[in-house]
Amino acid sequence: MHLIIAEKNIAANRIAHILSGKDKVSAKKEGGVNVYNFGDKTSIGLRGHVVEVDFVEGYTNWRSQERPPRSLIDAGTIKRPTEPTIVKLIQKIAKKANRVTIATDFDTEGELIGKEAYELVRAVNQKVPIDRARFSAITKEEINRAFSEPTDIDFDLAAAGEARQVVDLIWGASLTRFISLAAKRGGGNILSVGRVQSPTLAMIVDREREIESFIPEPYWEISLVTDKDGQPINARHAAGRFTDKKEADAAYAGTKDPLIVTEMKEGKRVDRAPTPFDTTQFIVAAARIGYSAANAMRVAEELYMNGFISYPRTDNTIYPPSLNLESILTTLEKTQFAHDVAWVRKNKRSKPTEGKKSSTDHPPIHPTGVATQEQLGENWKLYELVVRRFLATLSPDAEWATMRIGMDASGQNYISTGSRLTEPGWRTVYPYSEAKDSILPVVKTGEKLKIQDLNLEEKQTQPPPRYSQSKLIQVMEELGLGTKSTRHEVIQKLISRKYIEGNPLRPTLVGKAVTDSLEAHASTITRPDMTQKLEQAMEAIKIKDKSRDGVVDDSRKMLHQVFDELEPNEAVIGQEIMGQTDEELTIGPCPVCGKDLRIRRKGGSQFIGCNGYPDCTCNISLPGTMWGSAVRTKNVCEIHNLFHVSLIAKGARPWEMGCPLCQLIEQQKEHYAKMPSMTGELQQKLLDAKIFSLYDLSKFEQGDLVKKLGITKKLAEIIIKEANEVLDLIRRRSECKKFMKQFVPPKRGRSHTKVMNGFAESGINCIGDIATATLESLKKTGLSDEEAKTLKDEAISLIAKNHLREIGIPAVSLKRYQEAGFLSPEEIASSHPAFISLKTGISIETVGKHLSLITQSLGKPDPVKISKKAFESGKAELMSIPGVGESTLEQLYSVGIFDKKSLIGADTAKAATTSGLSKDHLKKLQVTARA
DNA sequence: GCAAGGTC
Repeated sequence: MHLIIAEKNIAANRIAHILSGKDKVSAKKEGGVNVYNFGDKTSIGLRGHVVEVDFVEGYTNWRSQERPPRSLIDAGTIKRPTEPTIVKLIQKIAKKANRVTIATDFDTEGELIGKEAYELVRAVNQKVPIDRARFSAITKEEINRAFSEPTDIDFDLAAAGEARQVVDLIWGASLTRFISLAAKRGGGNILSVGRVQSPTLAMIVDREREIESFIPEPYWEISLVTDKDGQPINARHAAGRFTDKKEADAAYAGTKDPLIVTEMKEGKRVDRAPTPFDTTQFIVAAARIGYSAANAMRVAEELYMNGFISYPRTDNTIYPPSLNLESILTTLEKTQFAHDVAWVRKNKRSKPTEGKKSSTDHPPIHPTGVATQEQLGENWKLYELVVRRFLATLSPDAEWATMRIGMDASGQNYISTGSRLTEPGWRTVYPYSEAKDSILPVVKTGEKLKIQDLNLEEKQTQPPPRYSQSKLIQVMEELGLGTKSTRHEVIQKLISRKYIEGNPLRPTLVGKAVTDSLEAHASTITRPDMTQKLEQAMEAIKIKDKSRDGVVDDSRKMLHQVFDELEPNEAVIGQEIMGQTDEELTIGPCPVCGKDLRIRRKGGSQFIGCNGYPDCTCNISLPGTMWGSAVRTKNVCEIHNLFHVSLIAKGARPWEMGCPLCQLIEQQKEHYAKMPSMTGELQQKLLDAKIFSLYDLSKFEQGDLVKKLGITKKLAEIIIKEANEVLDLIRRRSECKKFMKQFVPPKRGRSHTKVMNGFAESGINCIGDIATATLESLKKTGLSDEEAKTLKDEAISLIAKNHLREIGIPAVSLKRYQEAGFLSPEEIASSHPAFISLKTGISIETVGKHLSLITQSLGKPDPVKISKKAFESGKAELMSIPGVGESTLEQLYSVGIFDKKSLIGADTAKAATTSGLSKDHLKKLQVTARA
């Protein structure tokens, strides 16, 4: 059997169909992985890297004394499967193979992925020959050629990739840990550092610094308007920008009629047709029609997976000769672009346009399948973009007729330029940029015109613009940062780390602080040249000029030097970062004492507290961090002069909360409404006195409140009492909701909050209320019969348990009672101590103690007391009766028969009804006992 | 809990 291993499932599938020719391909799924069989061949796809480089065991604790961040530099590394199902399946099939062909992508990373597969195969099959197929596109020609002339894996090429993996891991992990620990950041708030992300962040920070330090300078521009037979001509002064006001004024004053035409030049300008799409140019074009980089790539992936466009991750801007452009046109004839295709066929340029980069892995992005607008929905826009771009690359250049008029106004020179599209060319099929004509009338040299209007405008120089996502991706590509597949992900990562935000992108305080610290103490990692040097080293490995281990060792030495600088400065770095980022958590002046309010986090909870604590207890609660971590936004509340707050969670849109104090006040209104004595006037008085919450109010002493609000003693007393009652109600409801959540799963239209509100309407406010509520009232809120019953039963059991605990039954015993089925105090009190002791395994004396506690609390008569001695001897007596074993003993205990005497005295008729023993059986036992 | 690189 011949095993073919491709980089991804979709490639394995297409390769199988091409190689099978007329044979049928049978597709099977094994553990969720597709396997394609045809003839004696099996084709299977990886999922990119199926193993990952990581440190050997023992380095997981970031705070380990023996293994500080620096120790990662020399830590051993291993390859660990990240896709165990695929790994196992490949190995299972490889055992039976008599030939293996690695058919991963034709680039460095593809070679490494291929080598990983090679190692997986070798681990289970030492003999099977393994070869390598190299192809630049999955087309019939390319695949057949690649498989008819197989080569070997290029281990040097793969080694270059491995060097990159290890270097990235040790630099990234050690520096990430060091900086995070220095700034005391943990959990979801770590400060990451990496060869690609850190220089990218630094670019954004540098740009921001340029903008911050930019000093605008004034300049002046002069323009005039004239006309020829009513057709306007707009002209500007030939000197362009005047930086000197006096010169500008003089030129303005000197501009006088007559205006004489000194030059009239007509020309032609070629407007080149665009080049084929690589990933970057695709993202740029998608950004123009409103897509973020990540969104554009997500849609492209979807279009690719469904066969509408070719592989979207490519650096290639030159169509390879093996790509049949003619047949793509034929395909597109079946779409609504038939008209455009016909135009292209008629006007086709001799050779398609070419960009500067060609690569071996994939062709430029082009359409591969027929789609309709209805079929694709929103995604249609990007499919259309790819189709139109493809058509444009086969279309002729556009042409413009240009015109330039030079004029003289008493010694001042003016210029007017115009243009007109004469040959629309590619613009016919690619209408994404506007082609605007500015048409000038025809004039002759020496002709005299009249100045209609003259303007002197003062302007200011502008700072450089912030980066848009697509601009940043272009610059990253120029600097060699990241790859076609990862650039947009790097930007997303910087956003999710809260290093950058907004559109266009700007750094946060954290982003700036981390960049500053790294630039000061570990500048290597913030510079794009680290990537360039690494790439040079990789090139050397590819041609055997250097070894993989040599390159990694050199890199280790450099990283040690970086730590020599970092470690002595750890405290300073921590201070710098924490000091700068403090500001980000500061919300504004405390309305009570005027000191700063800050967002504070503790475990899973967060709140806004006052820097004046404990003197000032002003405090605003926030939703838990599971809803997102709280950060301040740019907006400021006009009433309270506080920054707005928003909650940021992974993979969700930020939750804008607005001004936290406004929120708090709004919330309290709802609570105040539950207080019978609360009035609007009183609420205003509370606000004026800076008492913002029910909680604050409840904590007041009566006398203090009288002074603060200027109300009567009586009223103060009443509202403090009411505040406490409402608080208590809120507490009970929250406890009740928490309880209900355990047993009632949320459903569409039945959130826990909604159920709880429904309960409140029926007067169910605590767990005890659930225990006594009717099933009907529970079901009113959308609970099923079963859910209502479970909830009620659980509530009853919990109440009983709490009751027992209050009575004084220790937790250990309580558990035993519950396990034995004694759920409530009543159930225990109504059972015989011998029976309880037997069922629970609690000693008879302890049961006696518990029973007296219970009966006392229930106001029942004291229970029967049995000493340990009496219990033991009674048991011996009963067990000596022939036919009495453990189970009969239990039945006897259940009706209070625990020794010979109580057996003989028992009322057999009564005992038979509850013990499960027959009257005859009991009578027989009595007879034996008497004897 | 960390990187960057594949792919989903």
